[in-house]
Amino acid sequence: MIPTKKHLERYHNYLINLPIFNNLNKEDLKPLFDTLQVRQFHKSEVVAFNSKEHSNLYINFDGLFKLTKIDERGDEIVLKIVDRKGMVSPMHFSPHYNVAADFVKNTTLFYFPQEAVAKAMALHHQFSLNIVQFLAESVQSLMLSAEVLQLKTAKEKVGWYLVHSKINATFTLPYSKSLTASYLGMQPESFSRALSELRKDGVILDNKKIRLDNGDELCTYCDPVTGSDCAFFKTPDCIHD
Amino acid sequence: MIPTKKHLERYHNYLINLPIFNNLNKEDLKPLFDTLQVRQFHKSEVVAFNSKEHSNLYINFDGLFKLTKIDERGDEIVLKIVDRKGMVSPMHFSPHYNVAADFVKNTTLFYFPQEAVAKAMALHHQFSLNIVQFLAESVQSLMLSAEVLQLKTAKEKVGWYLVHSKINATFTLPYSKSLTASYLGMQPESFSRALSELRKDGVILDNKKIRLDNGDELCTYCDPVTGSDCAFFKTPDCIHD
DNA sequence: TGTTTTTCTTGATCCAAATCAAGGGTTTGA
DNA sequence: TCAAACCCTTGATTTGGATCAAGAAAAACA
Repeated sequence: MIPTKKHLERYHNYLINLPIFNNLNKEDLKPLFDTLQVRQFHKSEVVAFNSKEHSNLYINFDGLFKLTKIDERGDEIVLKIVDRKGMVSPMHFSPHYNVAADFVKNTTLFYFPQEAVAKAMALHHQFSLNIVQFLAESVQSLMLSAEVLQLKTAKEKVGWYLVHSKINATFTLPYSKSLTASYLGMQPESFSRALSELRKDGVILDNKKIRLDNGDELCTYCDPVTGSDCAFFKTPDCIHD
Repeated sequence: MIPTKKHLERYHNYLINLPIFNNLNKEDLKPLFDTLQVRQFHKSEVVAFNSKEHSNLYINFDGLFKLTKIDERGDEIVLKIVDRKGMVSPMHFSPHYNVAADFVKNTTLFYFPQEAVAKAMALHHQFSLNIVQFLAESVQSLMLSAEVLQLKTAKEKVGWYLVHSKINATFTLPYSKSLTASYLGMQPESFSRALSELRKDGVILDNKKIRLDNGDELCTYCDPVTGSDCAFFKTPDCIHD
């Protein structure tokens, strides 16, 4: 899809505000933005997202997809859920690593080819720093998931996910229950059972809205990285001191 | 510990050959190398490796340690095993993320403070690229572990780990069985039972040396990223086409 | 060299979550 | 507006790996 001039102007204004372009201005980014590509994917579409054919930097403009890996048996793990403004960079993957992008909704992706990204990095040190920042956050969040997936029980996983949503997204479960379950490496049945355990403790999920009897029921499930975005972080009410 | 001049010369020659300093020369790196610090840790020592007190870039000169996360119950996950020439960069962690370095052997670490690394990145684009490369590989390897840990059975995990060792390290299990087990997110007992299953299939582990009846017994457990370093990769004998 | 300490193996038992199964809700779209 | 498709819940059953326990083997050490 070739974007029209009018669209382009709008897209550039949108892009400039993304964290990956922090502390860079429009003039600096002009050459990079000129290489912008747009592509649409539709719901339930599954695309191999390897670095061979997709050595790009993708930005989710609109829609929702998950980055997954499926094994011979058909079991899948969700490596990342990519929401609006989310990024994926197959350009940084090994040429032999095969992941799939599994589109949950109709989705519009922006992308820049690897060479254009490399050129922008060479010209603007700040952009290199932003890329480093992006990768460091990816490492961090993969380490955090490893921890959650391996050490926590079903109930703790769901509790942890809800604190996440409580703090970041105004008390709403952002995705469907089964998508969330698969992100947490569990079956929808187990997710459902964990929720009904939490319900006994005063955590009610009412049509994706989280409702709490007292307000602190989820604090037990919080971790310090997530917690640092919480209004009560390091106050006497918070478990993290 | 303050390194002597004679040592320094030797250390610099050692450092220059590490992947993180690829395509950089001694003159370029002089200012960074001048900030080199050395620190010794002894066996069984456990040190918090957060970005608050350890906002550095560490290089394992000699010894062995694991980067772990321990929860309230005392259960631990191994995020990374850091062997000689291995690197860890708490400078890239969130200030609220707490991991521990758990020293398996007496270990000597080199490190550079964050500011010195930042300065070197600003001065030498190639060094920024190397840091990006390092982080990209960390992301990749965390994604691969997530896959292995979540999707594979105990037997498959051990099989996978042995292929790894077969291909990279001349048919030897590099670490003790229990360290390997914890890296694979399983108990030593399960590791042992998985090994005896594999033994039935012709995979014998004789004093950490891997011996195979036919030679291809482990190919079932191989993945394409690991496989790309195998001599038989993409030949008719290889399962990856 | 023999003794102590640590690591590894094997067996018995247990448990959390997966799987299987079926009914109830909710969304989609003809 | 109603049926089909999909998602969610609840119950019964299974199961892979954890845990507990105790002995065997190997490594460390004096």
